[in-house]
Amino acid sequence: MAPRKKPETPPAARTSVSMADLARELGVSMTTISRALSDHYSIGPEMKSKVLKLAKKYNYQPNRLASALRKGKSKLLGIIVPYIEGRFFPSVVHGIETAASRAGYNVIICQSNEDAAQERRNVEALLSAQVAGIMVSLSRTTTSYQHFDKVQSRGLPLVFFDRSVEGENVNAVVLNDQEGALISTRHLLQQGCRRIAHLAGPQHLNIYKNRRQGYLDALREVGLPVEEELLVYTDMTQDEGAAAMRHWLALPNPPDGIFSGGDYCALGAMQEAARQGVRVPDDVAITGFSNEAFTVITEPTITTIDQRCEEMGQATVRLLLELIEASGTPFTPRQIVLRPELLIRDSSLRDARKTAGRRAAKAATR
Amino acid sequence: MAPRKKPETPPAARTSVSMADLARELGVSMTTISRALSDHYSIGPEMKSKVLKLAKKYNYQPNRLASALRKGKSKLLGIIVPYIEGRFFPSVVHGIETAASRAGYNVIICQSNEDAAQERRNVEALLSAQVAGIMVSLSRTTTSYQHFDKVQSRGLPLVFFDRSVEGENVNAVVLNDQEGALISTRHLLQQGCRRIAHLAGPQHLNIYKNRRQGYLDALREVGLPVEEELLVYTDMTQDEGAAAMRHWLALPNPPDGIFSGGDYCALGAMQEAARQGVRVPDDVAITGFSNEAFTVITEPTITTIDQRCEEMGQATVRLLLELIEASGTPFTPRQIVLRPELLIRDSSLRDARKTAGRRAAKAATR
DNA sequence: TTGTATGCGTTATCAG
DNA sequence: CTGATAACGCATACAA
Repeated sequence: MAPRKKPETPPAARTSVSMADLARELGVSMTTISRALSDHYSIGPEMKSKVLKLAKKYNYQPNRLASALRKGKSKLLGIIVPYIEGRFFPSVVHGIETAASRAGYNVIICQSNEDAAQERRNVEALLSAQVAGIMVSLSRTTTSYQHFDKVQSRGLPLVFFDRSVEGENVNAVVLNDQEGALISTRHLLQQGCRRIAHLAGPQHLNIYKNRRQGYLDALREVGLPVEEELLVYTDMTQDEGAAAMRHWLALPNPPDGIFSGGDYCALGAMQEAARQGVRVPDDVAITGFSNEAFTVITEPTITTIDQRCEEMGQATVRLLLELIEASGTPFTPRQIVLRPELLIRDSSLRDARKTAGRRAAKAATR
Repeated sequence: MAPRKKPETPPAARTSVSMADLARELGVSMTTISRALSDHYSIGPEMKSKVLKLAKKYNYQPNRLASALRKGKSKLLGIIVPYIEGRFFPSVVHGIETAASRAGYNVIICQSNEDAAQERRNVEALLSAQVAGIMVSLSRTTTSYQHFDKVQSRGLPLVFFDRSVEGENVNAVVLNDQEGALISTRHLLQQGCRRIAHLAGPQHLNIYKNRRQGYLDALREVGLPVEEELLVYTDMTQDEGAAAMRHWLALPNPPDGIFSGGDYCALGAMQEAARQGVRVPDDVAITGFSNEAFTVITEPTITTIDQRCEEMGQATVRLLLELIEASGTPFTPRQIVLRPELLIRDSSLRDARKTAGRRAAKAATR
């Protein structure tokens, strides 16, 4: 194209205002504008205020694309989760977005749908979008990690949360499931339970394996034997919880406490107990895991383990930002392990006084 | 700076590979590379495959920032929601992300925290990020809409979902709350209820106003009178539902059906009925609104209205993409009204046969 | 069919 | 304290 004069469109007609427009208007150079807007020390106060006023007048919005392109650093973070549904992931994403936004970053969110191939595409999309860092909770079907090596080799900060790859070589934020199971089972022991059953989940998933281990640890601590008939393996559904309860209640010596690896399963057990006229917590105390929303609306309310979703999100962002700032300098990977919180409610509390007043459920908002 | 030769860093050491690198390697121009990668017709097949192979070898990822800057059109969409929690918004966001990703877009998600000022900042951040379009569900505290005018005047496509500004002048996707209330109340009538009460929500919120109106419509249809004692105004909490139920059960002539504007409130009423030995649905049938997750795990399960969260997300993206493609050409704003779905469950079904087999609750996944 | 040159909006470098 | 200018990586109008 033959070099012609700039189009000279008047600002009013343009869709957006650039620094060049402001510079022309004020009769100064773009450099001055750029510096004034980023509060550079070399610009005089009166010039600064003039520029700022004009920027406001014309409703100037910096083009972060251009800035990022020039600086090689964007203000975007990427998140990859299996899906945005249920209680857990939305809460973590909530925590992430809140923390990121406070630090001046925006987040791009991707779903892998538990599909490794999709996850790989997500990574490429985020690389393409030139994000400053990536946070991932692995898909269930991910077995190869080359797409993440690619991220690392580009020097892009990467933090796993909740579902992480094993090992000391990655940055990760996870919950201590084993400890959660431990304190939950300890609590049952403290309530006087001596025959404690466990609703276990699929043992090929780490979270359920660890929860079972915590349960075993607690029994060992007080020298109680592990009775096979008190250990039932399920897929953590409500129905399987009920079925397990039927099995246990038919035993000559039924359990007086149940630690479930999940809330839905605990609920099923509790409902079955009610159907059979078995009192909870007096005849059998029950605890769940995950702090699902429904655990506060059942009668009795269900004792459970909170997974610190929001803290997980915050910690993930904090770690990622640290990596971004330390960019270039060597950084030994870090794993942050969050401590689960036992929420004691009525389903396990044999004390005379129950938890003080049922918490008013939030209004159904939308 | 005196114009010097390019640094000539070998590709291997660079953090990312650019078209220029590929061009140098193949001894062709960037134009050729660019065209080959975007499958331009003017490039020969053998050249194309050569370029593609090299791109794969060097793991070339296009820089979408640069592309967007050049073309003035990014592949990013912005979402603004009050928060990412509960059932509704995560589900809609899920639908949005899925549809957007299918169309080759990524989404940036922002939370307003029900704060108008924050919402305004969200808009500016998205403008700055040069998104191709914006989807918004309004914050509760938003009363001025200038920040959205700004979006429109920039020619940026804008679609509201669920919580929209009134009027024919905006693009919006909403649920027909009034119809939902109507079919729910009709269903109660069909079950033989003749004294139907309503748990109403705050009437300054459109959704609750419309639900109340649908309830009134249904009564009018069959010539039933509106009895003031059967209309209770609440904030839609569980406790208020229980309180209302106490009030109604103390009446000389209690209602035989209840349409609640929200699931939590319906739950409270149902639990109070159980405490007082009143049978649901036989003595009093109950329906809720929103299809909260817990409505399938209570006993009895709760009849409710599904808000089509995912469809709402999909429809929102479809409309937005239409606007983006029609960019420039005049486009008369459109409002899409989704039809709510009545989910008939045990709390309202007086038929001999109940809903076939309780649906197995999903495992607590994370 | 391929190459050359230019600009998108911003910032960094250098020179005043 | 301020200005001129060259990039960042890509896409296109135009020339060949």
